[in-house]
Amino acid sequence: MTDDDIATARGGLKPGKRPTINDVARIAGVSKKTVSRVINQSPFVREETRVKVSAVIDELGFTPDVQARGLAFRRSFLVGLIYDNPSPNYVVNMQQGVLDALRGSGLELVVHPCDRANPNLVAEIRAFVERQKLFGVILPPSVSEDEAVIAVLRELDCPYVRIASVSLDEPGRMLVTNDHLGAAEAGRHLADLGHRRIGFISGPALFRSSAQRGGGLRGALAEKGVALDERYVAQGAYTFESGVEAARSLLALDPRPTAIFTGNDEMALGVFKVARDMGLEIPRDLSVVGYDDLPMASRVWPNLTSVRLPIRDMGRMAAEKLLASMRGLDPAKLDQPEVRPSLVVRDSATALTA
Amino acid sequence: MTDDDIATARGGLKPGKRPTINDVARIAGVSKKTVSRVINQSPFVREETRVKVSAVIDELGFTPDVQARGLAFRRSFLVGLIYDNPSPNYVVNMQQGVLDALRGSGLELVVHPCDRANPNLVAEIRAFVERQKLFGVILPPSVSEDEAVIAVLRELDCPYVRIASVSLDEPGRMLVTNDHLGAAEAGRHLADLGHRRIGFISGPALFRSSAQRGGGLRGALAEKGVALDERYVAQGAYTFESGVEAARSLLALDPRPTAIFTGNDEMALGVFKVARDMGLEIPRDLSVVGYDDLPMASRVWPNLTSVRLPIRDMGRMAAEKLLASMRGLDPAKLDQPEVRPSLVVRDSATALTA
DNA sequence: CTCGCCGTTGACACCGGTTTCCTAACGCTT
DNA sequence: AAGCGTTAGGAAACCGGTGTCAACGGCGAG
Repeated sequence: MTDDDIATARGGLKPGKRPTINDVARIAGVSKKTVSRVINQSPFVREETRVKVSAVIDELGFTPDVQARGLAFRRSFLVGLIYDNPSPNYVVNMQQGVLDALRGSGLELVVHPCDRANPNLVAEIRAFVERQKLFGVILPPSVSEDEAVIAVLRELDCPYVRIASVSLDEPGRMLVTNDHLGAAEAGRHLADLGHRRIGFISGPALFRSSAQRGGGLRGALAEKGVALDERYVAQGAYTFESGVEAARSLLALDPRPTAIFTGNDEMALGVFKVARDMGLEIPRDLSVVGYDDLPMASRVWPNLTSVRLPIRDMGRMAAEKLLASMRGLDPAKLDQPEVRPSLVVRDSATALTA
Repeated sequence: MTDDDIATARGGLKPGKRPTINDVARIAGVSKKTVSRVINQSPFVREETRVKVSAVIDELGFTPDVQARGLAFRRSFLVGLIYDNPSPNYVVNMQQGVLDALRGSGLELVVHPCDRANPNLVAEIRAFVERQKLFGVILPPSVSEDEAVIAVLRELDCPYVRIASVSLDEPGRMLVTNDHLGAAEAGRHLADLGHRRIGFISGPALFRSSAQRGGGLRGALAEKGVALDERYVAQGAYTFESGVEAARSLLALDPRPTAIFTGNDEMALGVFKVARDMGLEIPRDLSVVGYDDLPMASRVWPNLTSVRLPIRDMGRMAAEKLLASMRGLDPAKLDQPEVRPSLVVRDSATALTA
């Protein structure tokens, strides 16, 4: 193969068109199947042939057509992020992490919000995954906890990684966050600060994390000899507005709680708002601890004490797991890293002043 | 066509497999081309035939394979959102809007962050668009202002909609936000409140919106007979951290500004932080006006006075424009809606106390 | 009655890859 | 030197759709 051959060959290509595998085959003087073998790194190609074909590929700037490849493979090169999390901040952080891991892999990310209250949820997700023949799917809570959705993914033979606060699947398909632990740390912190009337605004019942975080809090308080009064427990929906509403009801109680632990940061901001409206100063009159430690936790005033969940890292790890299963690793044999949250102490919770 | 025929035909399908156009054709007793015509709503199909084929499609639950269709059409059914905006909140809002418009259209959204400082930006975007044969692309600022990127999209014949603060293209390909207007409103507001030493933290130079917002502010102040002292102008990068840095330098001046207008909300929060650190109370000691009016603007304390930009709506409108160009409408003939920002007065800016 | 047109439809090639199956060539053994 | 297994590589079918173009039947016109 001389430069001349290539120049000649090049001249034979239509100008405005991308080179195809046929062009590569013709110019390299091999069959398209051999080119295909080179692309897919088949071991049944002589080194000499491989080099020759690779040179032509580089020279032509050939990249295989994803649609054609997908058609033959019966699989696309798209990763889906299917989420129902109501906190935009949570979603965007996770998405960034997934994109971090996907960069350079040749895979692209398709985002797909959904609603678990929708009776057609399963059908909708089936249509999405089946139509796009997704390479894989990443599921953050709470859609990660929907077994009907998982059943469809298994049926469609679509690899997935679930992110949840309890282990629900094979290690290779799970990313577990020990929410029990994180909430316990928050509970101990508040108890150690002297708080006895502690309020809790939980997430929606549909999220396992709600129960986990509630359980962690309760357990830690019990250890410290503090009982969580159920009147001080309100249910939110992981949104700012729901936090506002729950805080209103809790702070209307007499005596009102001296501290409130919220299921996520978004709701903690709701508590901030209500406290201000009522003329309560945080942390002097009310301590607040959030969960997630979103970037905004350290931007509001007072800086929010929160349980740090490395959401972006979690997105990255989940995507990496997916890539690992692409490389033929058995999901059952992969390890299941547990994400351990940790309390970040800032200014919104302080010792109870007698 | 009787139910029996269908039952028989059904039995002939492999159980685990999706029906293909061939199955539909065989069962309906027509050629696959005719089925294709029905799918694509070709007018050259007799009503009777159309009904018959449609019935079989419904019965079988047939949906065309996007990859095969894409291969033949030389176009996928994916819309790309290519962004370089450093504010996650901005991005997530816009993304939601785009998804609002795409819902039900059969199109999916592929998100693709990028970096304009990357020397390979153009090549990277070309590879992304060309490989995925994107149906269309939505470009928020500042990547929307990169003519080299646009040139590639034109060359690849990929429809796009640009979102920017100045008109740079045909009406059908632009969504313009009149940032000049919004900033002018903010400027008038501050001047009317009696402020004379007004600071401005601009966005990065790469964003046209930075100059637009700066110009709007300057113009409005001039009208009111107030000059914008250039020593009170600092450049930020639309990030919280850059806002902190710029605020530090501005508030270190003597005399310090009595009000600061920031190019976006994210940086306004940076000003909040520095003010607190310096013991300045907003709005008593310092008025602050932001831009974008992100949801968080009304969640922080004090509530941030900000120029409202309906980012989510803009995402939706941009996507709708893209869909319109799909329906064969000529981009040059479409109207070019101008998004008019408006000031939302809250608590962070107040009258100057003598 | 025949021609030509129009609205419909189908046969066949094609999009750009992969998979299946087969052959030729090579190196080794006996 | 013949026999045989192994390996590199090719021809053709296939993945599931769309484009091209010719053919078909029914109609009014000549």
